[in-house]
Amino acid sequence: MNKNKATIHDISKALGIDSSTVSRALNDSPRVSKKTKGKILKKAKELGYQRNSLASSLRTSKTQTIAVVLPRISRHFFARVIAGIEETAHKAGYNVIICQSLDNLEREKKIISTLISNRVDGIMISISMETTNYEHLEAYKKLDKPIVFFDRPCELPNCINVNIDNFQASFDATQHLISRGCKHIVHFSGSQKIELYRQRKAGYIAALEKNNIKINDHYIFESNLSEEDGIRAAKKILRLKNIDGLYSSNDTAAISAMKYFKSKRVRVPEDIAVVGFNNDPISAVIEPSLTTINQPALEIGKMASNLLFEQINNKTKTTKIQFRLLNSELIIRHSSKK
Amino acid sequence: MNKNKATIHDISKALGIDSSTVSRALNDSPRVSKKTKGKILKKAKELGYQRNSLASSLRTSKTQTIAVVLPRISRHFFARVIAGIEETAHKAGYNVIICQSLDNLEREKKIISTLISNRVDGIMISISMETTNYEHLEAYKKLDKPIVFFDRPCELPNCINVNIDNFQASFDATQHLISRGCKHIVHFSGSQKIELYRQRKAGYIAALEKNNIKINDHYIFESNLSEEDGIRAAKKILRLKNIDGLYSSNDTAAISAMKYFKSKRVRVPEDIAVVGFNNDPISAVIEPSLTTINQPALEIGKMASNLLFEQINNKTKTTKIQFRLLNSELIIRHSSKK
DNA sequence: ATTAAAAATACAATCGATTGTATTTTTAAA
DNA sequence: TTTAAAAATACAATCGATTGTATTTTTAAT
Repeated sequence: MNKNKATIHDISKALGIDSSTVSRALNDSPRVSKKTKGKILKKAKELGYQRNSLASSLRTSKTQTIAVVLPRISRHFFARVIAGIEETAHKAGYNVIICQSLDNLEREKKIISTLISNRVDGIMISISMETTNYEHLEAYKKLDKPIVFFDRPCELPNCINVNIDNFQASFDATQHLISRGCKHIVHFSGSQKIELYRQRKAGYIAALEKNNIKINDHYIFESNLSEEDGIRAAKKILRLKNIDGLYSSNDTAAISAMKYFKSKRVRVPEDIAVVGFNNDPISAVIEPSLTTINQPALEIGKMASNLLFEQINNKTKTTKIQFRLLNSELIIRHSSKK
Repeated sequence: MNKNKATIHDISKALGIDSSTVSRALNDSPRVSKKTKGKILKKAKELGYQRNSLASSLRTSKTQTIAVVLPRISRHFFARVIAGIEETAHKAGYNVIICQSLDNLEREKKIISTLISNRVDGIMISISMETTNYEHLEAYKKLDKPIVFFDRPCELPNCINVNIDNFQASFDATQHLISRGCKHIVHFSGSQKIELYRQRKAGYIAALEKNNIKINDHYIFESNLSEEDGIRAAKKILRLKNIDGLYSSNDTAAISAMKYFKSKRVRVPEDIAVVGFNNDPISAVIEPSLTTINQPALEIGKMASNLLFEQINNKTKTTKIQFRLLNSELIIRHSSKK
């Protein structure tokens, strides 16, 4: 039982051929004759040889590995983005490392530091809720390696962002509620430190303004959009008495609020119409089913990774911030059918 | 802008101290004086030094990295297992690589091959549906590195398995339906090539036998337990006319069947009581809510990774197959309340 | 058969960190 | 002050693969 992996030197010795030739043969270099290649490949298979990527990467300073960093993999949207990334990465011969920040800045920093140590060729990231400064990302950028942001926009210079048009999606969602006759619409928003939630809030406000509805600051709830936040906000809504519409920046909080309404015999959509964001699987199953915004997660993953590969290979250096916007879609279900 | 990362040699040159001393200082070796350590650490920070793990791992043949290989990260159960793994790994100073086989053997083989190339220190795997031979895993074992199986049992020699007692869980689920008065219980099973589904089927059969209920082969449906399979099976059930209970090896198929029943005005649980497996988030939201088996996913992840670390470090070699069984729990909801 | 060009292969340095051994410096006991 | 022991540091090989350069072998034209 050969406890230690075979190396090119083992092949080299076994055949009396220099290791440089072995290396070239294994990489199918034209500098090695067909006959020799045949011998080497045969012996390699015989010894169960498998390239040591550590050595190879150390020498070439290419790891053929990219990383995705995101809050949590269990969210449907992110799982789909990963699926898209893995699809293109697989075709391009890249390995993908998946990392969860759990929306915690310290963890995100630690992750980036590890990725630097491991010299990954590129990073795609949806930044954590707590990320407001970008030093850790700049450290990676300094190595002249590309970062692509997705989902949550980030204004780091010379980087590409792949997102949906959050302003427009929010505008459409709000307009939809207004069209259904809602006059007093609450908005569940996330932290205003985060560009994403600023954009969504702006879309909500713009739609109200367009329809000459007065903006009421008390109708805008800022939170982490967790289940608990949803319940807390739902209570406040009922206290306000006159609310007839709710547009939430995610499905989690929307659904949690809907459950609370149900428990208090407040009818959705008759009393309060609800629109969420993300199209989580649960949104189609809950009763009434939830009207929500679907993001083309698979496409986002594919586009983000393709843009990353372009930068890694062609050295298409971006000299300014780029925003690539993909179309989202309002999925109208029962929660907003007045 | 220093495009290239600083190395220990840069620090060495800058201070006129040998690189071996620099290396030892950075690893806090007692062989370096405090004074020198101070100088080196200061300069390291100044130059933005970060260890090149590739070089380090190549030399030490330890990557401080473990891998989890599983069908898909988007499944709630697996996402929780990963959370458990990451928690212990983080504490132990290990990095975690997450890989999806998508229940495809070819992908799984490719993944293992990549993990061998990348010399990860250990692997935890829930094998794909298609995995019936283990050559690819044996190749990894030959390197004298540990594998821990979780979720889906696997009888590779000298490996540890971390699972729930699938036989018992199935027995309990079936017994529960029988106690509620069900006489004609259908079982949705997965491929019988897979030990996991054999065990679950055995538990179902044992419960029937215990209650002197005749086993009817027509009541056992083998499939991939997808949504489509659920609908297909639900149609067959209605054709059988007399079915009053359904025990499914996963929630996906159970829920899909329930939806079909609903569309045909067959009542759950009054006409047919349903029990699923996995406690997917949707199972709590669907109406009626689904009785199902909850696995301690977080615990499974923690235990599996801890056992892996033990083997990596203490060299606790297992000389036979070990099975660690954790307790699962039947969560009784409305779908089985007759 | 001679020879220049082309093809195939060998030599040797390198990537960055680690580590056993050797050497120098410091400490402290005689 | 000498000297042995201990502490600190330097030297040099190594992990496995890659790659520019040098050398040898083959091919083909004269």
